[in-house]
Amino acid sequence: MENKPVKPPRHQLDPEHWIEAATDVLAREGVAGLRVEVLAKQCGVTKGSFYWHFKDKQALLESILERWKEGRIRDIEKMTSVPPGKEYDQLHYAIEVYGESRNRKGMLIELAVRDWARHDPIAARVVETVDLYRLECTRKLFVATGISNAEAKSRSLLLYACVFGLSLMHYTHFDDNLHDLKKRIAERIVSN
Amino acid sequence: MENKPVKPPRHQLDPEHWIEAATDVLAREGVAGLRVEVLAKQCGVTKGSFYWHFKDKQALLESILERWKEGRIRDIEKMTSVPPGKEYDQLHYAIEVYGESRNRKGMLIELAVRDWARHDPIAARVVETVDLYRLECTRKLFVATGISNAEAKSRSLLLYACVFGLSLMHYTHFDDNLHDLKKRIAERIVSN
DNA sequence: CAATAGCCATACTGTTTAGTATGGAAAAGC
DNA sequence: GCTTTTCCATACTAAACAGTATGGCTATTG
Repeated sequence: MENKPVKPPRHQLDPEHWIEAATDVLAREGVAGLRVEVLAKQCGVTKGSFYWHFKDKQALLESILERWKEGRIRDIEKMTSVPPGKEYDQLHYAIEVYGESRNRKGMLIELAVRDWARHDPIAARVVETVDLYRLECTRKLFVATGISNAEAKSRSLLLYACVFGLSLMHYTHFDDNLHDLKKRIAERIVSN
Repeated sequence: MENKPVKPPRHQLDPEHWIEAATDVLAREGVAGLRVEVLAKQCGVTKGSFYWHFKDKQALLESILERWKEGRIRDIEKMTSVPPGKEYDQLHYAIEVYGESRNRKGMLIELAVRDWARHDPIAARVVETVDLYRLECTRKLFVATGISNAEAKSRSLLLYACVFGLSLMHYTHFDDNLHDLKKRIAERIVSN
């Protein structure tokens, strides 16, 4: 009766596959949603596969962090390497990109990792590395626009604090013209 | 051998007691740390007591949110009711108070609730109520300092976004004079 | 003092989790 | 073709968790 010509496809997974799937779950449910059996089901396998590729759950978690860190550093390097004279525009562009509409998933991962970092020293260490790198790259952009170094540091920190803070808040009903609202904020952060 | 003159103190708990203890755990471990049996142990009782005072875990969670909401609204009312002419100073004071050193626990609860709100519509609703109330109260302060309404809205949102964003970042090694750094940021947010 | 109501402990059930042990299928190497 | 390696499924264990049922202790009320 039952013909099974299409054999239930034997999935071949590598660690990268698991890390990718785990990062998806991290974005949706936070670090608490990272459960081995749930991940396995999402990958279409069982946890027997997981424990072949990873020593334990902790190994996966650390891989996720390492992968995230490298991605963020590559991203900020691309974001802040800009031809002279374009620094001002690039700062505005950076604020816009982080401004959720696009890159929603990236921000959810960002928030999940930062929440994670509040209860895990390894995650905290990764976040600090990424933060310092970003702050430094953006500081240089501000310096290139012609403001003092001390003020550039201040603006760089203000920029990221505002971007992450906005993604934490529920303000969509605070104004009926959110576009102008955000524009004013960006001006305040970037302009002289 | 064993003398027990001090009878193992029979704890008499009311719901407020549970909510208070739960809020402590929320600050330390986030919403994922809120487990009935763990809370009971911390209160020196068993979960038999818990299920006497609360229908289920969800009832406790909602009580925590309600209590937090009311506390935040009372707080912001006190924070923004200020004699005319003192608005500018009060804005600086508000930024300072949120700036962690003191009130560390309050900020941890704030962050835990906002993380909670990302996965729970009830928490999200509470956060939105608190946010809109705060934004509105602070907008009035800015208006009283003599800036336009549109700009006041922008500054109000910038203020809270920055405050929450800073508490999310790891920037203590970005500068050796964090006090001046924060001072510059506060100036940028409040000044004309 | 006896009876009742308020409050909590104990002992369960069922579910979900991390992790292990083992065997089996598929692919690669010889 | 046969063996070995690679990769995954199945079947466990033990612990943590939410929730229920029930009985017992305590303080109050009559």
